[in-house]
Amino acid sequence: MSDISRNGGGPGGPPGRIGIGLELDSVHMKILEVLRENGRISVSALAERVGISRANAYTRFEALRADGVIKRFTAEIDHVRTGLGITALIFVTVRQQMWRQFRAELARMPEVEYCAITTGQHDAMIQVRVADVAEVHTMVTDRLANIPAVKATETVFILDEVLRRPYVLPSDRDARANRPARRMPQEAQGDVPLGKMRFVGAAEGRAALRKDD
Amino acid sequence: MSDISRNGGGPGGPPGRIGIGLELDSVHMKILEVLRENGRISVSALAERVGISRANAYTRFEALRADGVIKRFTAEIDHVRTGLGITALIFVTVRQQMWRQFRAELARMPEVEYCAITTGQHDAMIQVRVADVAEVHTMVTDRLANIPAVKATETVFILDEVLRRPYVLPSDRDARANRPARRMPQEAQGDVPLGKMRFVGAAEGRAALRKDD
DNA sequence: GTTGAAATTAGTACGAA
DNA sequence: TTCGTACTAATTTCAAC
Repeated sequence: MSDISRNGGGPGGPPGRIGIGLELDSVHMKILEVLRENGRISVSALAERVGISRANAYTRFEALRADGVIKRFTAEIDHVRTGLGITALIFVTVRQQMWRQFRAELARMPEVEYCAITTGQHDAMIQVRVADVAEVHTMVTDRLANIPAVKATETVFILDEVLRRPYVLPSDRDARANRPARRMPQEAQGDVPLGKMRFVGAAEGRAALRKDD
Repeated sequence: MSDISRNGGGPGGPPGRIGIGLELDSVHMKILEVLRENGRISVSALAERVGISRANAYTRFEALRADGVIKRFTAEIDHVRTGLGITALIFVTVRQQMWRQFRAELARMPEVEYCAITTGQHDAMIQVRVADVAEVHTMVTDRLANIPAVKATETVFILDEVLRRPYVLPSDRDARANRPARRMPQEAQGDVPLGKMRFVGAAEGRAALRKDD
C-alpha cells in the first residue's frame, strides 16, 4: 500500500513532504529533471546545468540516491530491436487471500515488465513483452491460468506505444496553463458518473488485502 | 504501428533481426543486461563485467546508442517522494479519425506518463501521476472530456505497483524452466475463449488508423 | 579486437564565505 | 549550507600491436 494511503488519504500537507526523508527543494527537482532526460550525465555537467557548485551537486546527488528518491538508473531500449516486439496487457482477477501466491508466481515470470494492483473490475494489470502472439497465448493459458490464485484474465494487445515519459514531476504540472485548484476530493473516490466520465470503484475491502495476501 | 505489424504479422523470421540496423549478438545483449540494472556504469567497468576490451565496449556502446537500440538513459524515481503519489489508469475510447487530435492533446498533458493504443473494449490506455485524487477527477472531467476526440473514459486507480522491471530481454525468457514452443499463432489473435482466458479482439479496422488519424 | 600510455575528467577533502 | 580550490583516482581517448 504505497500510493493512495500515504498521500491521498488526507487532503492536508503540502506535496513533496511525505515520510521522514529529506525535504525536496527546487534544486532537487531541477536535478531530477535533468537526470530523467539524461541519466548518464556527469555530476559536473549536472552542476552546471542546475546552476550549483560541483561539491553541492555531489552532495545532493548522493542524498537523492541514498534516500531512495532516485531508485535506480536504467537504459530505455527498443524492444522490437531485441526481438520482443509484442506487448500485451493482461488484466487479472485474483482470488481473495491468495495475493501472496500471485506475487510469488509473478516473480517467476521474466516476461512480465510491469504489474500494478488496481481498483475496478479486475484486481491487477500486468504488462508482458514477448516475441510473438503465440507466446502471449501460451503464457495466459499455460502459465497464468494454472495459478490457483488467478480466477480470470482478460488480454489486450498494445498496438503502439504513443508516449513514454521517463517519469512525471510536479514541476511539469506547474508549467501548464490552467492549474486546477483542488475541489471535492471525496466525491472522486466513489462511483461518480459525471458526463463522459466513469469511475470504477474498488471491490469492497480489497484495498486492505494488498501487500499481505 | 510499431509492434505487432512488424514482428507479429508474419510467423517467419527469427526474432532480433528486424529492420536494417545492426545485428545484436550475445555480447550486445550482455551489455544491455548490465545497463538496464545500472545505467550509470562506466564503459570501463561495463567492459570488465561483459568480458571484452575497453575499446570494444566503447564501439558497441556507441553503436547501440546511435542505432537506437538504446533510446535513452533515465533515472527511476520515487513518485511519492516528489509529491505525485496518486497513479491512475484512464482507458479512453477515441472517436474514429480523430487520433491526430487526441495525440496532440496528449502532448499537452504533462501528468501523462504513458499512453498506449490497445485492442479490446477501449482504444487507448493512459497512465497519469498526480498529487491527489481530486486532480484525477479534474483531469478526466475538465481536460479529457473536453477533447472532441474523446468519446468516453473509464478510470481506475493504481493501489500498488508490485513490480517494475527496467525492461525485458529475450535472455530472461531463456533462463526460465519451460521454454514454450510456438504453436497456433493465428488462433491467438481472434476472440478465443479458452478456459479462464478471454482475448479481446480489436475493433474492425482500427489497427490501420493508429499513427495517422 | 586487444593492450598500454597520455590527456582529460571525475570524485574527494577541506577551508572560507 | 554552499562554494571554491587543490589533490587523488578513475575514465576516456588514441595510438600501436
